[in-house]
Amino acid sequence: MRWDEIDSQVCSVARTLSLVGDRWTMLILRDCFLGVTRFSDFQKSLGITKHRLSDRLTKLVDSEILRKQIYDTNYERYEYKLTKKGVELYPVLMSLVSWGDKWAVDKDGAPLEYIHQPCGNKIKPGAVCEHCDEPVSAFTITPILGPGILKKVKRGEWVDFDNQDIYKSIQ
Amino acid sequence: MRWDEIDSQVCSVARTLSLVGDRWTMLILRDCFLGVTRFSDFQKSLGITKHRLSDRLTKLVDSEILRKQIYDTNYERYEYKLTKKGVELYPVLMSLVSWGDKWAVDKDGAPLEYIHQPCGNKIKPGAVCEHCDEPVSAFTITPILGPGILKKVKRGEWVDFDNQDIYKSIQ
DNA sequence: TTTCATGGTTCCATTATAGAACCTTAATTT
DNA sequence: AAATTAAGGTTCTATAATGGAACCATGAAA
Repeated sequence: MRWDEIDSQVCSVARTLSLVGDRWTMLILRDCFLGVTRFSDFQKSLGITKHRLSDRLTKLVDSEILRKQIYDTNYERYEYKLTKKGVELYPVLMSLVSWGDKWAVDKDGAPLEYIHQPCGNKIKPGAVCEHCDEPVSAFTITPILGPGILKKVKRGEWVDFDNQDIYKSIQ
Repeated sequence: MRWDEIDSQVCSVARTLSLVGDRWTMLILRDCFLGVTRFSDFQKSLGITKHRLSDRLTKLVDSEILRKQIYDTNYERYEYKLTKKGVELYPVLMSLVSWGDKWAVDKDGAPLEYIHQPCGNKIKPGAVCEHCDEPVSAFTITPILGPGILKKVKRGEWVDFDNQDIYKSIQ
């Protein structure tokens, strides 16, 4: 069986992976959840080739996980933004983060930490807030720089975590 | 940047994906959580070529997500079993299932449904049990056949969901 | 007038994958 | 005893995916 036939399996894992399970796609979505919207910013952040990035963004738009929105009518320049379908991939990313924070970190610890806005406490990504027991969602979490990244990069080097507009215009 | 360099990123998503983010690996792990342990059973279930399967299993053993355990000393035949590190990928799979059940099902509905053992109710995968509010884990969930699969295959066709030994010998 | 930034596309070499054939060991069938 | 089968692979080759570099179009800025 070829990879492009796996969505024929009667399995939600297979069907989901047929959309987001190839190389780069989940990393592009990670950037989306951190507020990245523009072609060149994805490229700088990911180190992906332009060709790959163009292909992946087009596929994500085709599968309605992202949508392409013009932001400068003079230039015909586009932003790529999460749809509702895309935003709901947040638990997938958070579960990857959670596992990676435990099993794939170096000695410096987790790169990012996550604040549960309703109660203001750090959470274990992908789980229930340990302080108020509310289930977490993309809308109520703010990522902040953690020890694993603060030892290596300057704050705000490529992403502005104060950006609260990411989820404003979900469609 | 090549794909095999992404684990150099200071990002738990990237580091996790460098281990489980390529084609087939998550589907192999899906089968592990459904009780599959043997080479030929993975192959039948997945439709993957032997070469790929061999390569992926070896990598999963190298990264200590699976371990190889001899089950017949005459033949030198192995079973591949989840380690603790591997079992903890359960939330990743469940979040993929959860998204796929909503956004990538056909008209028949979800292929599998999940029973939260402590309370006996169906759960929304990856979240908190809606009935008793306990967070879910691999150890307390039993998958059962759902409407999306019952219309297409005969019960027990390739996997025996009564198998409760999957997590018995985690190391 | 030339250079720069954005957001790509084209081309080619390298790498990964699919599919088939083959291999090894021991057991089973004829 | 000889041939066949099963498990668990490896080897080979054609095709597909990817990485890296070069190129292109548009409008803005120097």
